[in-house]
Amino acid sequence: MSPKAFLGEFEQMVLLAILQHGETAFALEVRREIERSADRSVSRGAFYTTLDRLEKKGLVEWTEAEAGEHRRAGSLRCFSVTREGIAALRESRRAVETLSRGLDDVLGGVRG
Amino acid sequence: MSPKAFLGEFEQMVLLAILQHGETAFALEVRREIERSADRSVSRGAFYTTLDRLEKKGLVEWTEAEAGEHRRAGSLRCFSVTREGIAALRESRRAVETLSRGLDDVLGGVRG
DNA sequence: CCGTAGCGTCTACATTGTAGTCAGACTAGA
DNA sequence: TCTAGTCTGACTACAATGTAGACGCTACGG
Repeated sequence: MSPKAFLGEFEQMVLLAILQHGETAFALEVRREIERSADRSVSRGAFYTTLDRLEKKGLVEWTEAEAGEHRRAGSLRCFSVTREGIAALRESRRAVETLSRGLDDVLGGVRG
Repeated sequence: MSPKAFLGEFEQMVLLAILQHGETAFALEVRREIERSADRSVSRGAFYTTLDRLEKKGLVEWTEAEAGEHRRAGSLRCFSVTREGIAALRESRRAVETLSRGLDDVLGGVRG
């Protein structure tokens, strides 16, 4: 699938955050992961809207958590990134990485 | 100044492309750099609009190339990224990198 | 001079990002 | 049980970013 459309910055972070939690992740865990890593607050609106769009594009999918798995009855969504989601993520990152090549000096060693 | 607003994907690429060309870069060189690296076409409209917004935010600045420097009279713009531009770039990248940590396996790295 | 080509500007519109508000479900206290 | 409080998820509206195309100007060739 040609992800002709690039992922937005935030979409990328959401995808990444879900992956951080392994196979699947509960919405709020994902939100917290982003807030922690990006060091900024994420409103519910921004978050769910993005998740919704990502699902519409087939990059993520979700199932409802069973009643027993959690304290909630049937309202928790368990997300996972699809193959296409991972592909899109890689595609987006590749472009940025290519352009960043050789700029570690300027960018001040963001990582080690 | 806290760049509380994230850089868009494309804005980030533009900034990176300018840096790739050293101190300054001509608009079209930048555009070509992006097309080459991201492997997609960039319309003039998308490009200049982004450059304009970046300038309005103080992340890039430019001067006109002197008549003698190039074959054009006074129409070539020479861009450079400001300190704030670099800071914004680092800030944006940091969040994504933090979220990407440990996912090289899944993302398959930049497999050559 | 006219036609062509390259560079930069402008306007309009699609997509993505953000905030705020509303509703349903569980918990606690009386 | 009823009422209040909190948490999760959905919806709506709006701002910011991404994209395309048209337009005008300057240089070049006929």
